[in-house]
Amino acid sequence: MGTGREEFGMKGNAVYKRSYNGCLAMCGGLPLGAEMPSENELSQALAVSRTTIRTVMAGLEAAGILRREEGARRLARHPEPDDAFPDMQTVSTSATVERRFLEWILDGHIGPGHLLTAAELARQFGTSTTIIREHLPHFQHFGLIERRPNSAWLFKGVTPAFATEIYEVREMFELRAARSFIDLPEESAPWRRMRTIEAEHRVLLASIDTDYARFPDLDERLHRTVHETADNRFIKDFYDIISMLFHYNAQWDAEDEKQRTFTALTEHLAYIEALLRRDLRAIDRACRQHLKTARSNLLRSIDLRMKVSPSPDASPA
Amino acid sequence: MGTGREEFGMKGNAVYKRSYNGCLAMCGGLPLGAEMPSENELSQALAVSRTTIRTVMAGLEAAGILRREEGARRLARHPEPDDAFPDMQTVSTSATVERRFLEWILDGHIGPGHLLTAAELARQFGTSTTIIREHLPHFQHFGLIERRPNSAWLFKGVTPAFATEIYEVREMFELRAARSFIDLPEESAPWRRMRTIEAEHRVLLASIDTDYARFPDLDERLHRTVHETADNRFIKDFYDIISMLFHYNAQWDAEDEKQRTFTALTEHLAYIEALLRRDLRAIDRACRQHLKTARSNLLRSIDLRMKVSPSPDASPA
DNA sequence: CCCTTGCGTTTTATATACAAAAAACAAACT
DNA sequence: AGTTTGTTTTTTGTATATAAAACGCAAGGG
Repeated sequence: MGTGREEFGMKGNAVYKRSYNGCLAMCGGLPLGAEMPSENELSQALAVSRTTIRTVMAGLEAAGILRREEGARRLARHPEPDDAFPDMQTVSTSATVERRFLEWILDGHIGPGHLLTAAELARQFGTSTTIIREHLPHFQHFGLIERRPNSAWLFKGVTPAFATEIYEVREMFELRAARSFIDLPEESAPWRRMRTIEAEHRVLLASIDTDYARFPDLDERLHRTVHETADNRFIKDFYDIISMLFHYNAQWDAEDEKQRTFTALTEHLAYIEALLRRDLRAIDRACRQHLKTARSNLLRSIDLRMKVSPSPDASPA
Repeated sequence: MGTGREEFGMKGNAVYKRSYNGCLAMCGGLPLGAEMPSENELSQALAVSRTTIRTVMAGLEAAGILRREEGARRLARHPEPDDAFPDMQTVSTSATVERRFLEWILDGHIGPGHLLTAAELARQFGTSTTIIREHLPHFQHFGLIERRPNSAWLFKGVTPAFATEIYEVREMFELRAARSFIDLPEESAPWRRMRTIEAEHRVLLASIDTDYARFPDLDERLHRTVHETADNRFIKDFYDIISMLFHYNAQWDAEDEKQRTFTALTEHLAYIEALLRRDLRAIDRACRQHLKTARSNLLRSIDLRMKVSPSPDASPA
């Protein structure tokens, strides 16, 4: 990883490093001496500005991976694994803090009723209060904390009540979305996607012993496909909360994963079949059944957590 | 308004000024020479810290309204109207910007597809980018804007689609909440409140010609009473969006207000009666009917706006 | 002992500073 | 006319500075 340009700075340069690694990967597939794509093409491919691409190009030249020849850039040597920046450095401070904060919360390090101060969190996570203050409203949106004006934030806790409330809304939304799904024509994009997802479910079911770790991604795609068809920004937005919660909860609650995956796959298939048959009654039944299972899994994992780390404090409001 | 302490500063001192005015109002009801309540009592009454109260006391002493006598503070003269700070200065920068931003949006000054940059907004509203960056995620939660990472924000517009989507969710939530309302005992707080609200409806209906402006507050209380009983943080949170939207929309759309108020009052009464009768069928009917009317009012006012100010630009995404 | 005030410390609200990244502009090349 | 690269300007992400406000301890008084 040799650019010699990691001075210090206030903004961090995760975008640069991510793009650098991206270009590096592109170089890997090119023969020696091949010409690089234009700056415009690269910026489009990596979804960053041309400014960043130019900085990356300069870095790659400095590292001896590219060389300039009459304006064009050519591959001078193939990149080594060592040329890339460590993955950790390719995510912004903000994203890192969000992840760490959620992990910390879901790990049960603090109990319901705990007061969070921005200043302390900033110290704890080694960033400025700016970043913390940017994220707290986000977690409020998740229903995890509550603001006291001019003062600290109240942590409401990942409690059974939280699970119940989130699932109450989730069920309303998913049922509503499912109903709009059956109104779409068979040849619409969501229907095509759903048939693919069904096939993937069968494949995964066959190789469940080895591949059950691939389930979360499939789960997300199924439910998102359903939610998308509701074509309602508030419903989609809410699914982002669900999605986040599951992502982090899954990492925590690894017990029994294979068995739970099997159950979920089975329930999903019933749900999908009902959807594709446009059988409203069966959809309702399958959907409710699946969400009920999912909710008890979440509740069980919350219970477990409360037993493992018995809330360090419990000062009421 | 004489404290001589309005230097400049980075935080603004709206809390101080609001508390100062609050104490002033308290002084108004006291006889000359009466002793002020303790600092603790005052801080409780005004919901600010004792620190602020002490600063206010100092200000009042400097203004000659209070005088110290062996530790105690006594009323030296009655306050004049002129002693108070102007209301405008008693709200924080943040709240001011939020209000102005929403008014600007709802006034239709920009059209769907417009790109908002934090820097420009800061200039426009005469604040720092910090405040703007704090509020944009809030409006994203409202479904009004969408973030492009590392770049500007996309204004999605107060469009018919917005109204439709928000009402789709509102209906789901309100019906759900109404159903949980009938499960409560007659002597529960919400039921008592509901009976009061019913009475107020009848009073307002009788004096509608002069008092129709008092309807919005009543409307808010009715719907919030229903929503509260759902006991679900996500449902409550969503009603905050509705509430905000109505607050600002009402100011814009003054046409026909009396007629619309009459319709709403009538529909409300049908709804309330159905609730108090625990008649599920009738609740459903009345609730849907009312929300349907409300939605068409919103849609009409959106249409009007789009005609009046024909979106200055319409660059697609 | 509980409540009061006085006072020092910490935290919040807001503005500003500055490197990284994006956007806009311009010249050169097809 | 449409791309490509070079250059300048603007905006974003993050840290920091500072007054206002909140918090918490200590001493005095009923």
